[in-house]
Amino acid sequence: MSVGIRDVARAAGVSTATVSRALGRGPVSDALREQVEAAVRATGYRPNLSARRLRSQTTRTIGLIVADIRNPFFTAVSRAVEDAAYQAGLRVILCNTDEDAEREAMYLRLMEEERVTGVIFAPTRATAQAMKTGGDFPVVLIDRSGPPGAHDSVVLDNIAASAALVDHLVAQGYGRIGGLFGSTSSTAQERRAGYEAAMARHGLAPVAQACLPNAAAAEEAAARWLAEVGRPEALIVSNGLMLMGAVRAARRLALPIPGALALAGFDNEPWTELLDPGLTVIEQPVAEIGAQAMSLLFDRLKNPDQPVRKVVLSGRPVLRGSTRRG
Amino acid sequence: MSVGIRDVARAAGVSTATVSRALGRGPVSDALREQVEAAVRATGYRPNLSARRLRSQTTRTIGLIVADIRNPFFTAVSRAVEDAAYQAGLRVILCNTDEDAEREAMYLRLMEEERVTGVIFAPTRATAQAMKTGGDFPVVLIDRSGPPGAHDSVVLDNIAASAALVDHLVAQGYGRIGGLFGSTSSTAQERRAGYEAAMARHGLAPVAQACLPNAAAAEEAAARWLAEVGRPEALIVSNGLMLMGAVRAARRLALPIPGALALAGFDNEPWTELLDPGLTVIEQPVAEIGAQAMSLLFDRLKNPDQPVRKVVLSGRPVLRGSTRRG
DNA sequence: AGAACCGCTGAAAACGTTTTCAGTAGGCCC
DNA sequence: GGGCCTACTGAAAACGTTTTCAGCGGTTCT
Repeated sequence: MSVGIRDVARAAGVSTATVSRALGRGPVSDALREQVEAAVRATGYRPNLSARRLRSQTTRTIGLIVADIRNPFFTAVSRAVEDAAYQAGLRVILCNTDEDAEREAMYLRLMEEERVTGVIFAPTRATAQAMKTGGDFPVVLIDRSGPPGAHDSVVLDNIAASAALVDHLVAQGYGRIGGLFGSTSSTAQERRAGYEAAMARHGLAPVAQACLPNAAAAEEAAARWLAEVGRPEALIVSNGLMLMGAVRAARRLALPIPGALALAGFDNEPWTELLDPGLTVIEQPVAEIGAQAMSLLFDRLKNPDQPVRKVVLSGRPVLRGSTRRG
Repeated sequence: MSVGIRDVARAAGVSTATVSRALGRGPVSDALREQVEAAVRATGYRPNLSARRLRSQTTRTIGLIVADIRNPFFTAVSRAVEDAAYQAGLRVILCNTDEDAEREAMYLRLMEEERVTGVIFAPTRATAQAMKTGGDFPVVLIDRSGPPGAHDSVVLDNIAASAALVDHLVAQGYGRIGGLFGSTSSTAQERRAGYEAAMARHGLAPVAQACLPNAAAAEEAAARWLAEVGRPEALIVSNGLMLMGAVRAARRLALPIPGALALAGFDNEPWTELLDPGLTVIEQPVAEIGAQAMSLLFDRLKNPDQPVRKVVLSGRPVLRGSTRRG
């Protein structure tokens, strides 16, 4: 059998309480502490975290629930969250929902059963609206937000970001600017709203479409759209995966960028720079988003009753060749 | 306080043992099972997984330790592992080592403390060699392997894959073919060995360099190399991140691909197709790698004493413009 | 009819820690 | 010298489950 704290105690000639204190931060004389440490080394003792968590009623674990870790945006945010968490001595349970409300519910239930300290969550629109604040743990929303005042959140200033893209395209002389947005997140909706508002401000008619926020769906949608007669001369796309889909569609239809189609989107992924011409995008502060989320979570844990906070970060427009006047 | 199994038992008018059995797979009469289920719904009971794990001495949790989740190869493999794991009712703890032996050791210790059921691990060369088979859980190595017979593993046929790239380049008429490989993994080493063997077979002189397996390091190394007078006319690069670094370096030095430099690498990431010309790569069966790793782990758990297995998967050469005769 | 068994149930004993509670020993103050 | 701290220690309780063990009523076998 595995070696337990009793074995260490016996080996060190002390009680289990003393071993526990020596390993934790209890008051123990230096002499005994050293004996215990020696006994730990000798026995190869590893504390049982399940037992520890059960007794101490604190799991030091957070849940991180995102749509799909294969989306580089979430990957980058996750990495930032994990680094901050592990640095603070917290474990992370990572879950992929695939934008599916049922899986979201399942994972939220799992988080309750794990008695997690807190959860960082990028919910679909449906779940963000419906999520009861009931759980025993605080929830911080990332990338997407729900009804005002319900949960702490850290999001991009999507309205402004979309507007910046529209403004840029208009400045480059484009008029028939289309928008292709995701259908599942509040973020996509905000980006669409920002696009529509900016278009209206310029006296232009917005033409928006929505599809599932992945490359394949976006490619299909864009290909269909770009084959129409009154097709847009510029396209704004609401995330990195969809942007890739749009590029593929343009290739498929042999539409040179920006010659026949100007293209702009979100997420400054490395490949967007490597393409010729480079893709104009809004860069999201991914590391900052993750770090801020952890920070909000810590604050909430420290002070459960403080007012709900919403951190809004600005995207950075990265202007490249794909939006030059063709 | 939180509602426990005793509360459910009281609400249902049964003992805690019966509740436990009703929720698990014990023998319980239909009538009582329904009473219990009603009580669970009424009380909003959520079993405490820490307590359950402590008592049942089975965590239903696996560890997944990779170098960096931001590497799309690991992202894809992780996703496959997680899907298989969650489908089997197992949780996954994900850890990033950044190719650092110290963090590897730390996470392995963590896995012991979590009493995980098993671990899937992509170790650095140093750790793969030194890892004692001591842990109480089986370990399956992915992408990288250690000393023969020590651990189950699933890897690519790196020798053959590298050889395929060399053969292709030679067939295209290239002779001065350089190789840029990662410095930390057995995989990079194998790819280098395959490259050198194939070069020798063709009567060509291999010229290999090594650097940290990330984009920035590869860009620096490639840029320095490609600025030399006797620079290679073709380059084989050992993973997707480094391939991106190489592309950047070529751009920086204004070396057209494949005009002044042919380029081939590993990992068929979406962007490698989007570049003009597309990049020739070896596609790795990422989903299969993850699924096979879980499968090996399950088999090992079911039958701890079976002989060590090594699953070797073949890469698929994807020939694109970057290796056309310039 | 009694024995043996089956299907179900509850009381109580684990699981491996941390934490409470009650000491003990020594030092300090009066 | 007694009282009262301070600093440390051990016995035992607690955490919330699952699992063992024994018991029960009823059925089937001999």
